[in-house]
Order: sequence, then C-alpha cells, then structure tokens
Amino acid sequence: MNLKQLSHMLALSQTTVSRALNGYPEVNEETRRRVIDAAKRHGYRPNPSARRLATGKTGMIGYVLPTGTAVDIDPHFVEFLSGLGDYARSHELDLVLSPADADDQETTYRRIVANRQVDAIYISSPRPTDRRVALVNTLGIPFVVHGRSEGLDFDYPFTDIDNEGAFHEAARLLVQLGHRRLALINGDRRETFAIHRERGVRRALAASGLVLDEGQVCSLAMTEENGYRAARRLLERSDAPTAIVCSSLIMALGVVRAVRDLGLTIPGDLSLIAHDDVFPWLKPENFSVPLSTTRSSIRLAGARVAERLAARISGLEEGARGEVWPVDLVVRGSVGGAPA
Amino acid sequence: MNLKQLSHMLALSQTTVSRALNGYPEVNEETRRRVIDAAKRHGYRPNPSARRLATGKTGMIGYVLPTGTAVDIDPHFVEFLSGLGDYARSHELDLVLSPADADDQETTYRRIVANRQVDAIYISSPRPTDRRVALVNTLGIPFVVHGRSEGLDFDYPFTDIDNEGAFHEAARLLVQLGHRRLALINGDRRETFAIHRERGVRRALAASGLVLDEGQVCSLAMTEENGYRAARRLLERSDAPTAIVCSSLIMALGVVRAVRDLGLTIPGDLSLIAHDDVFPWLKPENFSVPLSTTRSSIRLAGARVAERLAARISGLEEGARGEVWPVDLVVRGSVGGAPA
DNA sequence: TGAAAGCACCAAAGCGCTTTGGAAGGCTCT
DNA sequence: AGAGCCTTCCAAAGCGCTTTGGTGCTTTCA
Repeated sequence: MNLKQLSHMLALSQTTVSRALNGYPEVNEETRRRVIDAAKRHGYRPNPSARRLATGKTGMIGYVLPTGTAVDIDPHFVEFLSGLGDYARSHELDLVLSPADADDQETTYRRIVANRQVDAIYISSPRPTDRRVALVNTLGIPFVVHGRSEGLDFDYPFTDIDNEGAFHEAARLLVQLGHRRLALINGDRRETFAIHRERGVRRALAASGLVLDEGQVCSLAMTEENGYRAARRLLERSDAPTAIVCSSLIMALGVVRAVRDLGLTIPGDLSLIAHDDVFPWLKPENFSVPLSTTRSSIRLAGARVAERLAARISGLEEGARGEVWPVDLVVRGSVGGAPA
Repeated sequence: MNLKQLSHMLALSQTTVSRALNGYPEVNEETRRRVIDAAKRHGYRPNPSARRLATGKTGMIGYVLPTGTAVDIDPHFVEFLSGLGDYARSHELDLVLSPADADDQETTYRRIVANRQVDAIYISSPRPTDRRVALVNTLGIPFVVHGRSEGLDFDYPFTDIDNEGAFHEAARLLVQLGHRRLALINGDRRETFAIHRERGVRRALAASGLVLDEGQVCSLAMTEENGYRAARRLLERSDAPTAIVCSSLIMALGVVRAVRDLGLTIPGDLSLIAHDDVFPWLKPENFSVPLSTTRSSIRLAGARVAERLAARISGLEEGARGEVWPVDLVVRGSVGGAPA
C-alpha cells in the first residue's frame, strides 16, 4: 500500500493525502479525517526510503564506533545506550552505529554526513581539542557531545558531569579526615574527564597546601587488572598513600584486591572513593567494605543526550549550550580518618 | 556530484556510468576505466538514499534493542558489538539499533522489515520457542541467531557455543575431584543458554549417579549482587555444596565475596568454576584465587555473526545451518579436591 | 460590484539512483 | 550480400515520497 494507491482509493491527489498525513494546514479538516482514517484502516506507512530521498530526513541518529582488534568498547557504553535507546524509542528514532577504524574515524564521519545517513550525531569520550568535535562542527550536522572537549576555538553543545567538582569534593573530604598523602587512579589521561578529575583532586589538595606529585597519579585504561597494578605500585612505596580516589568501580575492584593481597584493610590503612556510573550489575554498596562513591547515572546522561539530539533535529534546540550536571558524593564505609 | 553530473562530464549516459561503476559486464573495459577514474577524481559517491529507494538494499544490519527503565542491557553486548563492528567495518556495513519496548518487540521487527530498513537482522539471547525467531523467519528477511532457541518447528541459522558441553565438562571435572554436592548459579532460566548449562551439569552428575536437586540451582539475572545472594543461600545450608559452577564472571565476583564473608576459602572449602565470555576489563586469572573457567570469546562470536549476515545478504550463504562452537575448560587455582 | 484574498485541492517536477527495453554499429557465417 | 549475432551504449521508466506552482471556487471588503 503506497501513497499512489491510497490517494487513488480516496479519489484525492497524492499531494493532498501527503499533506493531510503530515499535518499541513491547507487541507480541509473533514478531508484530513477521512485520509487519516483510511490510512489507518489500510495500514499505510510511508516508505522511509522514499521519504528520505525526498526530504533528506532519516529518523536516525548516528554514532561512530571505533573498532579494531586492539580496541575495546567501554563497558559504560551499554548503560549509556540503555538511556539513549529508552528515549529514542519514544520518539521513533533509530540509532545507527557506524564502525570505523579507531585510527581513522574522520573518513567515517565524512561519509555519514555526506551521505545524509543520519539526522544528528553524538560523540562520546572527547579529548582536549578533539578532532571529531571540530570536524563535525564544520560539517554542519546537528550533534551533541557527551562529555567535554577543551581548547577548541568555538562553542558546541555538550552534556557532561562535573568531574572536577566531584573529585574535588571527594579529595576535600579525605583531606578533612586528616589524609595528607592522596593518590589518584585515573582513566586515560588523554580524555577530558580524566584531566578534569585530576584537576579536582589537585585543587582540593592545594587548598590545604598539599600537592599531588606525579608518582601518585596513575592513568590507565579502566580495567580491574590496571586498578590492581596501580594500587600495588602505590601501596608498596615507602610514602604510600593513605587514601585513593579512583575513576571507576571496575578499577576499584582491583584496588580492593591489591589491598587485601598486601594484608591491609579498608578503611583502616586506606580510604577509598571511586566514581560510580551506576551499573545494574556492580554496586558500590556491595563491595566487601561498602564503597564511597561519586555517583552519576550514565544512563540518565544517555537519555538526556537523546533528548537533546531529538530537540536539535526538530529545531527546538539551537546554539551551543553546554550543560554540566552535579555529581553526588555518597559516603559509605570505605572512608575513615587517616591512620596515625 | 551526482550521477547525472558525472555522466554528463564523461559524455556518457547515466546507465553506462552506473553499470561501469557497479561492475556490469556490458560495458567496455576501456570505458569502465575512464568512468572509475573520473568517479575517483571527483570523489563521486552514489547517494545511498537514492540507491536504496531503487534497489531496496540498505547496507545495514539490524538489531532490535529491548529497552525500558526496568530493562538492563547485558554488559556482554558491548563485547559482542566489538566483534560485530570490527567485521562490519571491513565490509562497509552499518548497524542499526532499533529500540523497542521490551514487552512488544514484534511491532518493531515488523516495522523494520516492512520498511526495508535493513538487509539482515540478528537476534540474541533467544529463549525456547522464541517468538522473535519465529516471527523473523516468517517475515522472510535474512537473519542469524546468536545462541539457540528450542522447540521451533523449523530450522534456522544460528551461531552458538556448546553451553551444555562446557558445563558438562566443568561438572565432570568437579565430580572426578570427589565433589558430590554441586550447585549451579545460573542466568535467567528462561534463556536457552541457561537451560543448556543446567542440562550439562545434570548430565555430568547423572553419569555418577548424582542428582542436582532444585534447591541447588539458582537462576537469576547475572549481577554481582545476585551471585553473592545465591552463594550465601547455598553455602549457609546444612548440605552446602562443595563446588559451584557459575554462569558468569560477574556473578563469580559475588560468589567470591560471599565465600570470604562466610570465612570460607577457595578451593579449600569450595571449588568454583565460572563461564568467561572474555572481557578485557575483568579477567579470571586475576581473581584473588585464579578462577577456573569455561571460556569462549563472545567477541569472536560477534565477528562470526557479522560474517554470516554479510554472506547471507550477498547470497553466499543459504539454508538453515546452525553452528556450535566448542568451549575451552581452563583450569586454574579455584578448583581442588572435595574437602574431607 | 469588481478586486483582492482565502480556501481546498491538483498536476507535475523533483530527489538520485537502477533497470528495462531498445538501437546502432561492427562482425561472422552461409 | 543478407541474415543473424555480439558488443556497447542510451533514453526513459520506474522506486514512493515531498514540494512547487498553480487553478477554480467562494468569501470579504471597499
């Protein structure tokens, strides 16, 4: 059942039927009702391929997925996707993942824009002066960044959490509890969120005349194993930290294992605070010692990004507004006063 | 730059240019070279929207993503996606995720097929007599199932691992080591893989005249917390198991925590074997006691599913061939003889 | 009462590709 | 030399929608 057939059986032109269905004003309300009714009865659904050829609109949002045998997709991605999908569903949007060589994503961005394959794009895990953000900005397709870049000479729309504030609060609490030697187990330093978190910790320490020296910062891919290694390295030093702030729950698993291996205890020998993106399958309150966290649901962020993308597609949102969400500091058993 | 312009500057018809580019035989090789050369020089890329309107081919594979605030996407998904994406990239395929109400996926399947939104579909986490598999089969779009259904009255193409065999081997090893009271901490019993795993364990026990009674089986969503709860419940019974087989690494984390909380040890008091889908961020060899596993890379499965989808789209693969991959049993420190 | 404005509709021209149904020209073969 | 057959190319008809640029009729207003 296509438009031609439908309009024929209604004894109307395709124009009128199309307009009636798409809510254009220049059609009699009585006629519109007839059309809509007939369309429903015959299960008419406009062919999206035809529509997109005619209009250029696809009803899809795009994401360039870096791939490669040595490339791991962030496990957070799936949670973000949950939120994004949940919102997208309610707005009849599909998501297209375009796999790209991790070392050459530009080609893929250009392709999906040139081919008009999607109406909008989102970008995640941006880095300072992120080339993808710059590229997409010049390509002129609606987009939203999840996270932030830095040092770009233009503004752009983003949704981020207050990583610096969160880690500032976490470190400040630890300092207030008497800790003087803090360490940071962070994610990849090339990513903005990691830079912001480090900045937050440094600022908190500086406020008390303390510094975070280079040896007390580990920036690594966020795996359990790296968390373990980093913690071992830190805790085996003579000037071992009495408190660690950690960028991920998964790394925190490794930290806890290292602490146990070394015969230390939490929070007796070490206080620990980690960032929690809120996974359904791993909860900080269920750590052997309930873990204090800076908490922010990445799923909500996904839903928000989808919402903004939808708004930008329909022209409801414009301009380069960035938004930064506050982060909760949730104190649980893993923090305590500094050991004597 | 579109076909019209390109053919104009070559003083050829659109027909010929189109054919030259798409490798049809009825065009002079010399002409073809000229065309291809000009296309490359001018960066001509056929408009996919137009092409798909004309041919119906989209160059995309589809996946219906169940969503909802109470629905969690399996963290394995991201690894599967890694493999799928890696293969898809090399074949210029994109993946479209169509979010659907978890309770009504049928509408979405019908839509993406009726609208010809994708060339092929894959289905994951099938259940016995899975309605999606039956539906997609009747809709007549190429598809591959990751995992298996059961009890359907038709054959279909799938790629699965030998879950039953894997858990059979695991349980058999434990029995050989003298264990008589085994327990199974499994995933959702409604899913085929969980059924197969349970079957494998039962079969191994039966071979030695043992049975797995209902109280020794826990079937739950695969979270750390559920692993913990299940293990507590099992281990606090008077007839506590001396060995546990567990369906996921994440649950195994919870099991290990429970064991520790109860003041027990692995493998002294309890032997543990878990299934490992091979995450980059959580490795069984890094558990406090290195974990024995049944191992099968879900990423490879993703790549294989993509490969088969591509083959089916291009007509290279037909029929309902199902394939079952063997699973490695990797023995590490977490298994030992049954306690006296 | 004539002109302007508004209403409700339509025919046809795209969007950019693929594919059908030739057709021109050169060749082979009897 | 004429019939028949390749080879190589083309004009035009889709694919199914949206949008442009009207048209004919009724209403409004000076």
